Amino acid sequence: MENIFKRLNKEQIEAVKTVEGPVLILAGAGSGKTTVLTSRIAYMIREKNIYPSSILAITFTNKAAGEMKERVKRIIGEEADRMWISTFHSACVRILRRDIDKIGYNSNFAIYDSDDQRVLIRDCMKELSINDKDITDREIIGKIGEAKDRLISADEFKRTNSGNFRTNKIADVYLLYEKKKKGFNALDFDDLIIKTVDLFNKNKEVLDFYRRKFKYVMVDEYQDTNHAQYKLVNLLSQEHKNICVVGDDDQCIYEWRGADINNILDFEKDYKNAKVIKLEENYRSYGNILKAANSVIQHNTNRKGKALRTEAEDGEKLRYFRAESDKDEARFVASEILRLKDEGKSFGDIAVLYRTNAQSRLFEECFINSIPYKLIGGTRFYERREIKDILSYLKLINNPLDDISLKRIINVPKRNIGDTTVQKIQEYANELELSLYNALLDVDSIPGLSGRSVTSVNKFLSLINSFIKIKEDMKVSDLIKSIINDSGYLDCLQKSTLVEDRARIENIEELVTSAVQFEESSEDQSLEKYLEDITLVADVDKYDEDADAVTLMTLHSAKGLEFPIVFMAGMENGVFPGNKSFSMESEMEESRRLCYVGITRAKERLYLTGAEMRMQYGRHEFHSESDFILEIPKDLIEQALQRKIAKPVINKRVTFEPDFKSYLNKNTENRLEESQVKIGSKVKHKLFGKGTVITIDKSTGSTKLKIAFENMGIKDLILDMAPLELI
DNA sequence: GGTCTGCAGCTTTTT
DNA sequence: GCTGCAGACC
Repeated sequence: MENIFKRLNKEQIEAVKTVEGPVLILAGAGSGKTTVLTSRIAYMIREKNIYPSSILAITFTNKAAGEMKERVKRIIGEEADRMWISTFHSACVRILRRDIDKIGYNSNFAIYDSDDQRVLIRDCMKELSINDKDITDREIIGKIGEAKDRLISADEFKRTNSGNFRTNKIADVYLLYEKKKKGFNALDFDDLIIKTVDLFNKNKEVLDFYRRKFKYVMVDEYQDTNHAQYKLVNLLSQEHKNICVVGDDDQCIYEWRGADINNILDFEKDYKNAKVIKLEENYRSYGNILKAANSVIQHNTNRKGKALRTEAEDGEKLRYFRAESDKDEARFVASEILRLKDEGKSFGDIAVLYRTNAQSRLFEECFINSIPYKLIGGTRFYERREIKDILSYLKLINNPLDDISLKRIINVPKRNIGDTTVQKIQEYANELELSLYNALLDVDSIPGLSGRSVTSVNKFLSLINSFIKIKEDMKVSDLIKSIINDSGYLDCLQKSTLVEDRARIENIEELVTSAVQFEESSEDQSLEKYLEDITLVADVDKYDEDADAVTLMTLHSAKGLEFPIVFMAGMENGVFPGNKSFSMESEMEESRRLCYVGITRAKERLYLTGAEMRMQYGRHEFHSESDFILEIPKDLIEQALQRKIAKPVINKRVTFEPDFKSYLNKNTENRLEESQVKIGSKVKHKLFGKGTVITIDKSTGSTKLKIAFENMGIKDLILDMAPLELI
């Protein structure tokens, strides 16, 4: 323990030692926040003899939770397993699985992701005859989500909004949505928090149990909590008041999904005699990077006010490059990365950060043949169609009341149960207030169904029932295998001639692999737990820092991470900050905080790039230089990379090609010969994995291949450039 | 009941 | 420029 204190500064030690009473730790970026938190836990257990099981530590992502657990384990050993270190959502699921029956749900409730939510909302809209053209599902989901973040129930929403035609309609959808969801025994993401608060409010025994259990509560990233989460923490810590929150108001970047910056700004009002500790010493970045971060964030008015300082040297200046076009921007980044690699840096030290996922495409295209990269975000594995299909089978088997999952797969693969049939079953179910599954059991008495439909429905029903029967004594991976075989799903894909269906088969195999991994790593191997795990993981959670590849991700995903070298791309008004920021000051402030988060990710070197012209909506859009660039003092920015140097020939997009070629030439061993490739050849690409050649085009000087990759879709590649091998 | 086609909307950000 | 969806057609 003494060893630990040696490595901490005065404020950090104070934060570690203040165990009793409310504490607010304002931890600037890179101020050793995680070290403080883990040391604090170790101190509580080792020095203060606090039971690990009476500590609840909440983090923002599963990854952060896992990391914290690992670090605590390293200090205090296996005892750490008896603490709860988890995300809000996981902690709530755990509480709800135990006691949700007390508020009228079944403990095997399903968790709906945003996709399921959207489908259900649309169903509700249809039922209420709300035309998509009057109010979009997006708007409704947004408004309902906003209400839920603030713990406003459907009833209350209806009561307070009945005056306005539009919001009244939304209130009706909200009411119906909640009713249906309850009938399906399902909870959406927001419900996980809300129902836990609900349970605590309605059931004193349960609340008391957890109050007594969790004598010490810690919340990381407190600036990103919404009102519901605030309430939850508040309920838990009301009595003992041993609550320690850690956060940085300057890093609040989730206001758009309900994060309430006032939770952190008002902490001292909410908890009398709260101790406030500021950690302002930064151990991550060089001086110039910090100076830039500080000067940007100073333009915000609504903040607690603190300034990061460091004892590190100034380091290099920031490098700014304004490219002619978005493509040139990507080329510049690629050529710089290759240069850095030649200088001895490793790809794993580098991250490219951008505002929107759409921006990743150009970087990917540019990196394809020369730079290994890993992409975080975008369309996620578990959101792919075939994966969602199989998961819907699993969800239905786990919880037959889940109408949304049932509807998704009742005719997938095709089994002659069309929309009309489903419509009739739905009407019957609505009338008798049955779930669809229960309505199917009565299929013989549903009016208006043809004999053929009844036969098909019965066949489907016995298929599902056979799965329900075997689910208890089968491993999840085996259950998945049974589903894809017995349902005919796999057959259907195998018979298909479409290339993308072959990729689908691979993805399903990948799903089986993931289930096996789950079985190997999880203690609780139930289907329920598996479904829970995959619904609650984010992409960042799986991010592997050891791989030698450049990381591509959004600024949001980068929060909590650090890299020796960072590129912030798209530094243009209209992109970052986005157009909306110019009409709303609060948006501008949030963007600025995001910028601050981005800058402070960098340890040694920071590049800022932008483009004059960018393709958006298939149009050429022209953007001015980002206001955030102007907020950084000029003397911190290196001007060596001006356009004059970068752009020798107008309209010739080869500016950075030489660097590229020299790099590629060094890596041309094992290249495929033209004579080796035929249509239908199976090849392996360094990054894209396995694929099949579908066309060969020699009309332009070089040989162009169209290749269907099993997991990456169809790509156009140039034979001489692409790292391909025959398999 | 299944398949094809044209068009609208999309780009914030995610547990 | 791409995707997903509604409506028309088979």
